[in-house]
Amino acid sequence: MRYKHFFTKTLRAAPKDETARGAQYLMRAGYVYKELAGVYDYLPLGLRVIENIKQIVREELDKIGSQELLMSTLQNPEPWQKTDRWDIEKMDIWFRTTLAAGGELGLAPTHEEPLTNLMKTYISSYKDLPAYPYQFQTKFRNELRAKSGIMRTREFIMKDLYSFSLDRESHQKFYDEVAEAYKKIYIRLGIGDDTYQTFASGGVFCKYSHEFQTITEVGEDLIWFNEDKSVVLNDEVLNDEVLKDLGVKREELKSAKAAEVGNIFTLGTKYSGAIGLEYDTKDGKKEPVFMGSYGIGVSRLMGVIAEKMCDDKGLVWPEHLAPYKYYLMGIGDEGMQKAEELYAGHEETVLIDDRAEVHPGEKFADADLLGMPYRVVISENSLKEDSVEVTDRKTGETKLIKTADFAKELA
RNA sequence: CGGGGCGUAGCACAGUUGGUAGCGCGCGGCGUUUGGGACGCCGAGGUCGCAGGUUCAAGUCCUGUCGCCCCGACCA
Repeated sequence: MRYKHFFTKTLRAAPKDETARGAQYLMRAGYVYKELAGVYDYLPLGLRVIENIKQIVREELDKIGSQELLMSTLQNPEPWQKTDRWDIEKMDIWFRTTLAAGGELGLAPTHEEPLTNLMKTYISSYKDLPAYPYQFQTKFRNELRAKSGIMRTREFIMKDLYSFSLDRESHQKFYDEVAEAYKKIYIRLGIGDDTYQTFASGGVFCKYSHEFQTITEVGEDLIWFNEDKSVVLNDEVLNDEVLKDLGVKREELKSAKAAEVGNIFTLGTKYSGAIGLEYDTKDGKKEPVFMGSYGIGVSRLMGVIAEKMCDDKGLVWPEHLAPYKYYLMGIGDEGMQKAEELYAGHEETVLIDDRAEVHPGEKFADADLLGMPYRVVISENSLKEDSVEVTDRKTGETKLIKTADFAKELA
């Protein structure tokens, strides 16, 4: 990509709307644009990060037999009425809209109801189970208060996976597989060390659900953990019964602020029962399908990662999430020309700063702000050594690499 | 939804007792510059969130409304 082709530009001053450092950088660097409180646009750079996150999630979910689909945003009230979640008293985060011909529709806050309803067409026998559909979809939640930049928004991109199983046992097996897949995802996203599977409040069919919480100062949640972090729980379930259950004492727990980056939930037959999703067993009986749901907030993850990884100069993307791997710049006519030669054919991985009139200092500042993993500088100095200068954005370490070797690395 | 703060140029801000709106960054032009956000000169850009009201006169005072930020509550 050529810097000159960006229609976005970096801003020196952070928009006053944002207080979280990561969110300020995302806006200053042109990754996102704010439309309203809790409503953001993903600009080309931000979209590439989003797509990179999605791809990692997609790969891990496909490995455990899940299948991607894309459901509608406009939702029919009918299945929601059957589960008693259409009522604004019961679900206060609904956005509603009306049909020109009259009648009301909802804007998807989640998809248990429509998907359960949809599955009635495809599941009628034990032979049809299990099914594990998932999607990356835009959700709408009318939060009373949006906050923390893109961490808590009214419109957001979510990966939601749903499981349809024969019974509790087969459900539990898949549930555990999802938990393992999530752990791999967070490791690949670069936040594995600070992300914990926590005990959270359950529901009708299960004592606990699990959340995945990433420790960060800008998190909205409080988590508690024991010495070796083998037991981690949410503040909401910190009570005597739970402590006894998990075999830990309150005094030995420490707390930290964290952001929820995923959750997995046993739904049981709550929705299938209400909506009438049943299957025929081998011996001809009717049984409700046993369900689970599993979410990952993709756009929130970008916010969490931006926040966790940034420093006082700007964003610091892990290699697999960065919009581009290299920020390439030449100094002086000769350096710029050499940079162009190296750039040719590597438009997907290299961002070349081809602005001739901009001083190197400004390019360095922009390179730091944008946060590509490696900054590559070609100058008179490096050319003397027949090398390029590669600086690791994270560590700040710089080394000279022979130009020919770097060309090979690119290829 | 309770409490607090705030809407003035693309961004960040100033604007005194009410008297025809300003600085910085960014943007356009010319020139000088090019290893950590350069410099000089010239220039463009605003119905002061919106709607009423008070007044000879409103960015400034009053009422309403929309929006934004923070704390709290809320978040299967």
